[in-house]
Amino acid sequence: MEEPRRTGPTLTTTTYRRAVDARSGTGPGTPPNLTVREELREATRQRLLSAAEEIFQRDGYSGTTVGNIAAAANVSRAAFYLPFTDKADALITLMRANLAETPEYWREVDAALVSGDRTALRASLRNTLTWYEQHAHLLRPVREALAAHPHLTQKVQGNFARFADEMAGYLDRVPAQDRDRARLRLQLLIIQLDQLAYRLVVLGNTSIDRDVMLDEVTEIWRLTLPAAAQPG
Amino acid sequence: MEEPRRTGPTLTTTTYRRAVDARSGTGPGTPPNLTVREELREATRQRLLSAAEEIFQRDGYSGTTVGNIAAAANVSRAAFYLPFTDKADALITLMRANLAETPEYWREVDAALVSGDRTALRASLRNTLTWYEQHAHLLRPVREALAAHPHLTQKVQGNFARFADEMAGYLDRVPAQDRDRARLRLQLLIIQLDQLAYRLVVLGNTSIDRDVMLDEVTEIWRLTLPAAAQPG
Amino acid sequence: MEEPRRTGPTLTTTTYRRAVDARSGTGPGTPPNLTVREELREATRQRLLSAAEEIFQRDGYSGTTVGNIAAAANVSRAAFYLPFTDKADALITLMRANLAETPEYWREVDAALVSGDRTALRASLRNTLTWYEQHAHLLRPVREALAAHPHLTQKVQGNFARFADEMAGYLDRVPAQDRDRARLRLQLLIIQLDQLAYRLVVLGNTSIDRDVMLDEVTEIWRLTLPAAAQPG
Amino acid sequence: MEEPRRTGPTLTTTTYRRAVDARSGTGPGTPPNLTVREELREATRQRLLSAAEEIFQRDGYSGTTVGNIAAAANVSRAAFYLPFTDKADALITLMRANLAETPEYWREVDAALVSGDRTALRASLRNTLTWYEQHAHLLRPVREALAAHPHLTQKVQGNFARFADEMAGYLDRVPAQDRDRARLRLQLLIIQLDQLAYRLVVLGNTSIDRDVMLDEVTEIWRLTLPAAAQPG
DNA sequence: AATGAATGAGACTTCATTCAT
DNA sequence: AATGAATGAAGTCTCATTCAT
Repeated sequence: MEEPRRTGPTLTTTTYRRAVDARSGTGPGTPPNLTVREELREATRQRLLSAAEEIFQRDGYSGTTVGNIAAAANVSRAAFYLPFTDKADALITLMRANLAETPEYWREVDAALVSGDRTALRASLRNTLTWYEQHAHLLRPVREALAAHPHLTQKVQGNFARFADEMAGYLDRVPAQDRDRARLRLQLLIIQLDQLAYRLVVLGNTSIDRDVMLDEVTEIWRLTLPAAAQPG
Repeated sequence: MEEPRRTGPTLTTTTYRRAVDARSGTGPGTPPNLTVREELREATRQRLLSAAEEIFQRDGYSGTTVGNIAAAANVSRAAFYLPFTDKADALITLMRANLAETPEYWREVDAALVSGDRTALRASLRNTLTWYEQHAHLLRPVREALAAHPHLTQKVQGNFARFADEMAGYLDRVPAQDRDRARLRLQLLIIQLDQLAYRLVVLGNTSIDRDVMLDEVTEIWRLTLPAAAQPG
Repeated sequence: MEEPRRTGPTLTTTTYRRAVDARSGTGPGTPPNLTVREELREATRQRLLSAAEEIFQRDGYSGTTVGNIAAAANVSRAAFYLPFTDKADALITLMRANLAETPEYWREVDAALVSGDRTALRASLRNTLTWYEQHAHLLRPVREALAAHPHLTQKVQGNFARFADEMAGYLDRVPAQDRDRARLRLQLLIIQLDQLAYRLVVLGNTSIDRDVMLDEVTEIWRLTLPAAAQPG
Repeated sequence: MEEPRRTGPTLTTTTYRRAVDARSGTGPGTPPNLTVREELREATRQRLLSAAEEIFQRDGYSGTTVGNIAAAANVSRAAFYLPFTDKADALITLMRANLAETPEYWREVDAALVSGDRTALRASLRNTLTWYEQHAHLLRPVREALAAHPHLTQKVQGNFARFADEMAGYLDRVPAQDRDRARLRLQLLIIQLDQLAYRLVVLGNTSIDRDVMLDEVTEIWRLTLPAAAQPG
């Protein structure tokens, strides 16, 4: 049961924030040795997360073993279980740090929908692909983990359908009687975009011409979404 | 994940039974003990497949163990390895037997696109959901397995994007200059429909009203697909 | 757990006699189909024995599987269990057919001891090595089987110590008061010869010069065995 | 039969304990928890070795299963594979710890050959039997393992033929022109003695009177070995 | 007589996880 | 905080052996 070894793209070297920082900031009276311990613990946690990111990317979710992560982090297998409850916990932590926040480009999409500018819409939809490219290394194991453990879906805000609600600028400008329909269609279009991007970028489907496909996607958005009321 | 090494082709139940029945019906010269043997083996294989289907559904792909399948089939674990090479082989066999053939409803979709009848289109799209409902129990473990082992994708014909090519009736009637675009949009719509159905049916998302969503999907198809040339 | 593959020496093609021959000779009234069955059974038995001899020789006792024997004999694994109870039974049968009878050369040794002729003694002892060479392919698996299942020793007459008693010609001519001692020493010398031959021939120890060693063995026999009374 | 892949050398108990004791005694700077860990691991290893010794003795080599050893040692089967790579590794470890060193009595035999004292020779040869008695429980499975896997012979120094070279005291005193012959005869006599002892002690052949046999063996040694030059 | 199917046991391996230190 | 030892469960594979046909 081998996992295809992917050629390693650039690793994000994000530092995953923790409550620890807040705690160590409680005041100058904090015994320094405690802080040393905490820093040590945090450093280990960081090494484990970096290692996990690398191994998840390389071997996929089911192909990754706690032992591999620990080895890559140069700590014992048991040490893995101090900051994390299990393999899924580590991945969720990575997801939250990297995928949870609403990507910036949705605001651009929203703005483009408001303006009704076809070129702007296409450009902002194209940014979607860029975002997927940047996060492709995590998206694959994440999808795998979610397929294996559907209940994890709740723990990740990466529910793309929800992004429809973030198109507040556009939705507000849609006539009230069309608003529900607009929201539903947005959801459907986002689902579609997500799948397209996943297949194009993460699965690396090279048989599809991105630009052509992007044209069609843009056109579908324009043809199906109610127009926003223009000021004025 | 090894390629199954057995020489014997892994026949789907239906095909297999048919072959056996045909042979035993050729005449009195057929050695009956051969058929008895085959029936015995086939019965065990079927018990294993049924058990696998049940356990895969209940525990997911990674949560299923060969031991569990064998126990549910009331055979020894070693017996599992007679007709199947491993867990994945059993799932693939189930997939092929249940998911491989192009579902009937695509032809209805094609016909509805040809006729341009909105009601017929909606009805045929609704059948999609019915098909997902019937196969929901397999779709979840299959998706999990495919997420974990992408190379298995080649072994299953369930590449939904390919269904676009089966809409020959509709595509033939689209004006030549629109045909490529029509095919691309069909692919995108099918991806969308697949995802919607998966979330609605397999993941059991109850927060979405199916009928409303179906209306929107139908409308999106109508708004984005070029009209077929009507005869006469 | 690999077994070194020996380069195959010439296989004996002995036909292993059975009571079957006697039975089929009971008279002309014997229904011929019974005899056909018996001949069939016997033929299978022979094929199994030949195959067993080959596989035992090639793979050693523990390295041999019933499946390998059956495959080499072109019969099913189950068919092996018709004429034999298990792997050891097949080997014992081979042993009895090949190793059980007192080898001819012991009589020569006896005669040489009687005559007191050093050259004859050396020549007859050398024949020992020849005998080992001829049976080397069976001796190795047999020793292995005996090491693993000491109780099998009783089933094989190949108890070399017993050969001392076959030196009746010599022992009869030893003065009565020396006879017990002579028998003991013969046993010890035969044990020694057996081990030497096994190491030289079966294990293929090439670091020992056979002729030199044979000289020493001969000398030890002469130095330690009481002289036989020469006929006046 | 794989070569053990562990990096750590497989120390015999005695050696190992000694190393640990020495290290823990080097001073107060030694981290004590290391020793505790090592003792824990070593204790388990010892329990496994003891259990293996018992089971090997009781069931023979091929009759012994790793599961049986682990059960007798009250550890999990997986724990067996921490200090040992497989069944053979455990047996080899036992062999090395118990059978590898040249037994003390060979020096006595050497001395007796030098002195030419018949009583001393007999006594030292008798010690051979004592040594076999002490190690009989291991010798049987060891011989079985060696019979099945001849290549293991290299891993054990128990090549009895080599003992001839350890009779340096005697061989040095043999006239130069007789020395090669003396060495060859020693080899033959040792082979003989080994087989005798094995049959008497390990196989428990009770039909032979040990004292009488010992007399004959002693006599054979005296009759066939060239005398050592006596000083002065 | 001969067979294919099935069994059960064991080997060896890998893993996630726990626990005493 | 960190670790090594140990566990138990499962996986895959290979055998000897039995049994219904």
